[in-house]
Amino acid sequence: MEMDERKMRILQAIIDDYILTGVPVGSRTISKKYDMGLSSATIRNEMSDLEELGYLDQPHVSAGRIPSAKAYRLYVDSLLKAGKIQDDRIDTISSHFFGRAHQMEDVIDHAAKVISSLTRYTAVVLSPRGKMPKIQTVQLVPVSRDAALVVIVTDTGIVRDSTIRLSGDMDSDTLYTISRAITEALSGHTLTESCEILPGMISRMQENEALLQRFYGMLNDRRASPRQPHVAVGGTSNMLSYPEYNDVEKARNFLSLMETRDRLASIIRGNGEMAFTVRIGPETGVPEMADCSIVTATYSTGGGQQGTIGVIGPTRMQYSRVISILNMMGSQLTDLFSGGDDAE
Amino acid sequence: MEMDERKMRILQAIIDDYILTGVPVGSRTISKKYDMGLSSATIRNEMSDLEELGYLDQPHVSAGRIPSAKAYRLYVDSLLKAGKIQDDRIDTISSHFFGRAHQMEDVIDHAAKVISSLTRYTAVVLSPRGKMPKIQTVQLVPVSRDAALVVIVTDTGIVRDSTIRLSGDMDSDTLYTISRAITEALSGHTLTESCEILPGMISRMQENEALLQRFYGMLNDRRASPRQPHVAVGGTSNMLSYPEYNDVEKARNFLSLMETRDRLASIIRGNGEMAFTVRIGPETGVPEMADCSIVTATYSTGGGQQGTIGVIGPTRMQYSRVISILNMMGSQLTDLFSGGDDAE
DNA sequence: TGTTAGCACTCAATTGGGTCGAGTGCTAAC
DNA sequence: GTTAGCACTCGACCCAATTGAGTGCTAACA
Repeated sequence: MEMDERKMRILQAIIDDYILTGVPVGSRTISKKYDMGLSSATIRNEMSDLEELGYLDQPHVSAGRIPSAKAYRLYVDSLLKAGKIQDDRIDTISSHFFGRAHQMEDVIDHAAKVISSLTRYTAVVLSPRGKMPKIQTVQLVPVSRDAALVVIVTDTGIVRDSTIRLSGDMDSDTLYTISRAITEALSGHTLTESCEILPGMISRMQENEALLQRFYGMLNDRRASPRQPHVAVGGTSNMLSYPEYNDVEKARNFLSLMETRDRLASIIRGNGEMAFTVRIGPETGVPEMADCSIVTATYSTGGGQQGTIGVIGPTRMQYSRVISILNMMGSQLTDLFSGGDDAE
Repeated sequence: MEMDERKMRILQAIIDDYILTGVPVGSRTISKKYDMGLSSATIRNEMSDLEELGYLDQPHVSAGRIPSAKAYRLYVDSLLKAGKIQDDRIDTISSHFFGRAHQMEDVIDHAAKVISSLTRYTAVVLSPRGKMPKIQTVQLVPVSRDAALVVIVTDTGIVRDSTIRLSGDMDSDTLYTISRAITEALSGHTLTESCEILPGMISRMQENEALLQRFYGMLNDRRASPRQPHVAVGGTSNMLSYPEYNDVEKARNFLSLMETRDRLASIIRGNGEMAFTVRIGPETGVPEMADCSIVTATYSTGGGQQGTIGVIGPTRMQYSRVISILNMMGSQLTDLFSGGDDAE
């Protein structure tokens, strides 16, 4: 037995209906609501075939059928191939998004909120990461008599700062001179390279050894434990609107997964850094998400780093809508981060 | 009729039992489990009195009694007055907390996580705020050919940064000179004052008018819309463990409240900035939290700003435990933020 | 006068049977 | 190959009966 055009149409109708209603769909529903010109009995025969082929599941004998993960896979693939996905009027909604200049983390948080409210599912946004950033400028800014703020500007436009303690009295000018020297030495190098360069520099500049030593220590710390990426989550409560999560125990598991950010990040990030993925049910590889699907897209920054945006919803999610929203948002974020430098 | 010592003891037992089990407690339970040397009948009489006094509620006639908000209030007040609250071995647990230097926001996030896992309730931590910070140093750091990062160091040790666009070619030295001039002019002034000072300065320094104008614009933006405080939430999923939230609809409302951070912040912050508050049930003033209690404490930073930490749980929460954990965490955070400047 | 035992009463929760209805599979007719 | 018809299945829903925890009241007791 094989998949023919008619089976395909019927399967499509079943998936559509199930996405809409969330209850098992029967043969009568299909023959009536989606006028196929076939009686329920015929549909039944076809459904029976589709079940045998693994596209449908039956919760129990006297209930309708529900689409299997395999069916969703087929559905999504054909959606993607056919390029059926248009943007509706979504972009107009999102334009209000870019009002003011923000910190990157604010943008990410906001993006998660926007995506979740547009999709009515749970949204996850990961901050960019990728190749090692190269140092562009280093500057020490006096904070108090005995502490200075270290500002490191990298080519990805991302700025990291932390304070270090100063030993002797150092005025602003001295700090500036040292900053220039450090910048000169490290500019164009990655963090790791810098850690190799610095020791030589320290021995050359005896006067400021103590300060440089502290700076080196800080850099080394940073290298050893890079700041974990920011993970923004929005709309976790949306999941509870779906009957799939009427079971409190299930909901709790889901929520506590959403709370362990590092695990969540690795799930969303998946294996590769593919531009676009749809993982359905078991494909997620996460037992807690056996009846969830994850759709992800990526965005990139000017510096060539990549971030990920994702939507988590029930397997019967509105794939085409979600996919187009993620597409839209991905390109918006890419524009924002690589376009105007002052937006960062 | 009045509250006597015996009624008090019985009420205490009822509260303890209800906190433990979460189900209405009957007279037999009290007379058996907590040996008072009284029969259930006597307890019943007393309970009836306590109900009349407003300390107990009865869900329906043939069920046991549950403590009213008034009862919890009495309970908490006596707890606080008696100073019964010891720290158990909590501080040892928390010591692993301060491993490395963090950004403030990381510390806050982590604190929320630690509190929620210690209490098994939902924890909220608000970043400090308070009197207007005074500018200490302003420094422009070159980021690219046509953009600079503005670093403003304030006396609260909190650093804010955003980038501005440069007009002409400006090398690092020029930027430094300008920075010194700005610092000189603004040092010791608040943001608002600075916005009044700057126009005069701009007219005096014709050459860099464009840059200063942009700087002024940025400062003004900041003043008009101060960066909203960071709100960290931990353990939202914990709430679902309690039978009070077995109702999915209720749980969803709660969760979506946890997601609207600004509303949450104002709830937690309450009216005043009291060092310590316990709000029980209706006292929270939030309809969604009619059967929740909120316990908050504050911590302070060196700069005299105050932050808030809070725990949200069912009204039958383990008050004494929660209170001591918040006490402990509040002082730890105060130490951290006002002690070592390099931890910020 | 306060305490207790006993008893009737209440009412949510549970249990179990009965009905309903959506849905299937099969067969026979078209 | 398609359809109509029918028997059958099984979860969902409804309803009545039962159970049991708990109360309030009364009368007896110390």
